[in-house]
Amino acid sequence: MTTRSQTPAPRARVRPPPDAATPAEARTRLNEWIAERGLKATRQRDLIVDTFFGATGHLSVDELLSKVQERDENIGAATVYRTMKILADSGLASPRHFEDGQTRYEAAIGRHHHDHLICTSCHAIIEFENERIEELQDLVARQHGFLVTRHKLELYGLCKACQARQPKR
Amino acid sequence: MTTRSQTPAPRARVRPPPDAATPAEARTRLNEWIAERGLKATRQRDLIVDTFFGATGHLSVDELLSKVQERDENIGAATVYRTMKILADSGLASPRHFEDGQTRYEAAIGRHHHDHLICTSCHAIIEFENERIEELQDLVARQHGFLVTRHKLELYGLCKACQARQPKR
DNA sequence: GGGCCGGTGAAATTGATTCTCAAATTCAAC
DNA sequence: GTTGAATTTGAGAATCAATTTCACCGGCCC
Repeated sequence: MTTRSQTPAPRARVRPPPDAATPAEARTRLNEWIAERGLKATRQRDLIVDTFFGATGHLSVDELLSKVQERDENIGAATVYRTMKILADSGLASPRHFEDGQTRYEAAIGRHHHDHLICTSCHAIIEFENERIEELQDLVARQHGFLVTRHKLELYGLCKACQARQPKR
Repeated sequence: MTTRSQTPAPRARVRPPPDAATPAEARTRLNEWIAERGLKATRQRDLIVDTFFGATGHLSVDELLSKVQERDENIGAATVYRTMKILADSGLASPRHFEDGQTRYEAAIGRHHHDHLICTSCHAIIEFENERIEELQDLVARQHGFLVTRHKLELYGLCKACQARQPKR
């Protein structure tokens, strides 16, 4: 059922998704992680994880909540927030903070570190990796005596399609 | 979780500030910009601009508000928010969104583009420039057909002092 | 010497996220 | 299967930064 087509999920991915996880694998991994620390597996968590890993791209909690509620309308927002936090803690999903004020999550199973190109017009998000840039970042950090644990590199601009669509402006 | 205590303003700058603006110059520049579009110069705006350019580092509105209220306790938060938005629109200040959930502003007069190293322990913010990284970013963008208008590069980790302070952990 | 207009500041609002708490669920041990 | 302790759930309240609203201000121009 296409519910009201609110904010379109940021379209992503130019080539076939490099995501290496099936929903089933993710559920299994999460339940292992949960069992290890005395937490409990629940139907809701499974459903949320299943939905998240069955989708692609960079989902906000809101977007994910809509998808989840298509399958079970009684699931509350708080549960989705809590579940995504657990997914992030367990390393199965990565939270991203782009500049729209919402936290977005992306699948993190079997994925390399990568950075993002973000179209400010259509909100497409394209991922890229660049080893040289990483090396230079490390170099800069060392020059300042810094020990870097993570970084954020985001390039904002117009994607090819949007450039063609709106020549100027 | 969020320490309620007045988080100290992130200390910045390892060498002498490269900021190239005096408060007076900034006031003048802003008033020109304001006059050009039929807005009005006000005592409050001057005071806020003066305070902002008289300080260094990356100030949150909250921190700036405190400083401003030391000089005139009747100035309201809304005015500081509005004034900083005007400063940003006029190009005299740059808004930055680091990962503490608040917008921080830095002086932008006579400054080059630069990126940031951020200590996750003491919240120091160090600025750096690296031409090679910029070039590589442009290259990556071109390879994806992107027209980049701005970017964000932030390296998070431990500064030298904090590494010494907490050898492990 | 009254309008006109933008500016001001206190309070209310918004929007994302987190917290609270009673009720429901999970799960290991009977 | 049943029990019971511990955890999870979901609705609504609370938070927090940021924005908006709105009634009052204060110059400036006829």
